[in-house]
Amino acid sequence: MNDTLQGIKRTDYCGTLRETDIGREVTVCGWVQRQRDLGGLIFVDLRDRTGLLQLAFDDNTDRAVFEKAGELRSEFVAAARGVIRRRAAVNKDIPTGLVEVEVTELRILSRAQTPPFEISDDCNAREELRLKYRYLDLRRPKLQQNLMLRHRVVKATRDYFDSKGFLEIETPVLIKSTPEGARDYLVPSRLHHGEFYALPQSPQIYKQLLMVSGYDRYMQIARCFRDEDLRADRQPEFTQIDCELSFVDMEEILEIGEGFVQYLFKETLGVDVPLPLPRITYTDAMNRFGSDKPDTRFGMEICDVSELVKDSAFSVFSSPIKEGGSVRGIVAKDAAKTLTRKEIDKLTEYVRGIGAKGLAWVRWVEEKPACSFGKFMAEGELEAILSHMGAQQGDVVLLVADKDKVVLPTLGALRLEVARKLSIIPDQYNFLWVTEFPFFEWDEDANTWVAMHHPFTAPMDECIQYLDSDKGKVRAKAYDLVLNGVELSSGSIRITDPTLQARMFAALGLSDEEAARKFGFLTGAFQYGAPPHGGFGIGLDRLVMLMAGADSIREVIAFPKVQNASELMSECPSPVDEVQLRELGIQTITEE
RNA sequence: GGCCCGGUAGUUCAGCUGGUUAGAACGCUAGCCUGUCACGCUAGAGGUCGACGGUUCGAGCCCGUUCCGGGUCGCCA
Repeated sequence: MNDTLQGIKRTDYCGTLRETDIGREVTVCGWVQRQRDLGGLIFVDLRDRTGLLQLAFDDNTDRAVFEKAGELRSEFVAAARGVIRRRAAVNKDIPTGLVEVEVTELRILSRAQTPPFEISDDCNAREELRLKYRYLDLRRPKLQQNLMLRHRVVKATRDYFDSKGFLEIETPVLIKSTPEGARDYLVPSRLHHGEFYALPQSPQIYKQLLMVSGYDRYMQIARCFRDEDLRADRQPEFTQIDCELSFVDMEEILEIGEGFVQYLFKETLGVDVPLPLPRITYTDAMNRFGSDKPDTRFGMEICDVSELVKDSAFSVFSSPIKEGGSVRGIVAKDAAKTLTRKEIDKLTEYVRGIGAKGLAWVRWVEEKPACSFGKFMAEGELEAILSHMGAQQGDVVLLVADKDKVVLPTLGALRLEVARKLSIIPDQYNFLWVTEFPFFEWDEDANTWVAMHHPFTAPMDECIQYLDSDKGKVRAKAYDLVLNGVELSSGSIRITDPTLQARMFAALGLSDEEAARKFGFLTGAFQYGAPPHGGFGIGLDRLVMLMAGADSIREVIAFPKVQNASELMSECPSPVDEVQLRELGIQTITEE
């Protein structure tokens, strides 16, 4: 039979007690981290979300209390009353290490089975096991700190947007399915058999309608859902810091966005983020970093050597250039020692895995550089390449030749891979706006232009003339916020002109009838006076992940899902009763 | 859907060229122990080697299938 809390009340959290509390009578509650029974002397480390506190039982302790302390095991829940005193031997490793509780009363509130893994940050049990027992995993100090940080981030977010005049307004979670872009999660309707709600991929349309309704500045900490495959930084349900503003241009939106990250980082981490944040156009980002979300914490920028090798006898270089492609590369400074032949072979495999045909390399160790393509080079050709790229003895040069659509992303990925191998990425926060995204993207498989953004994104004014004639030239009033190579936020100025919106739908291959059926309520709303507006959504989970220094988004989400979108603890998704299905008008589907 | 990695005691791992009774550390249980804090000492318990099938005189190890987990590409307007 467990004890109760009858007659006692917690006075303090374990991890908060200090030297200044010596002499105070306190009552603390928590979980037994460890019990050390020395025979005539028992020590217990009691843990709550604030930290550890040592309870001491000795020959001054009441015998019954002492006996009870002997029963304590890991993860028992206990309450202890007693007086804070100075320890005989100090533990410098914990903040409460100078003091302990001389226990006069002990309650065992709950006994625990031996947990399947030790509740400790050192514990390196498989994540699969930790997720099955997530409620135990969440007791670990690291995860508790992550979730407490997440709370502070959410609080600071609301404070910031409130101070800027934003209203927090909830939008529906059961909405109309508009299956452009990501797959929707669908919810069957009981009252309308054969019809479905969708869970929102974002509150996009509703927040735009709020602008039409005059709410002017809206924000929401919004849960979003996408039925797509998971990644280390992607969950099927995730949280966005969503906002939208009226009567503003892009400049003002970026100001709000960067003001937010500055306030947030100062408030929660004490980190100064200098403003304005750097900006880079999409085109520059691709050419210099091979990515639309560049990690600018290190250099190793991409260098174009096409001009030098366009007439080379080495057709691996010259042929792609003749077909409109290029030869570009990166220089890994002082990498010749780390990047051995074997390592370079691994990198070659790596780039083949992401679509490149191969890797041409120069490894400059001796005075004369070792080179994978040296024998194909004419007199002075290799020297010209090295000099153009600024390579020196001790460096490794990696080159890719292909269509730009292959060369740039390959080098972008390679640049990150090499930087990781060389450990040259400093521990800091590099924010960056990426602007002037292309509006359309050529889809080779479908042989057509497809939108890179949702269809309400406005084109840049000077590009509207190309909407029908030269789609590749059209750029969008869209901007991404990037932190350390991670896309944190995406936003744009929206179309409010019904005529332009109609042209956009047409350009995207949507018939008038289709557009009306899917988005009629939005375009209809724009007929009744729509203010110019725009906004953005920031991925809260990714943001907290980066702030916490976590490797995976799962470390900052209380109950995350695994790669196949199931949850190991509750084992959802799961089958449901025939009765439930019948009510929804759904027949059991058996595959094959 | 493709590719790569992993699954052996409660946990983390080792396990040779296929060879007798599958090991270690931590944890757990019991006993001893008055200043520990990764307490110490002694003893003990603990295994469907993810599952199924095959090869073999013999499989943790080789082969096939499959399940589970991770990473990544596709996908994520």
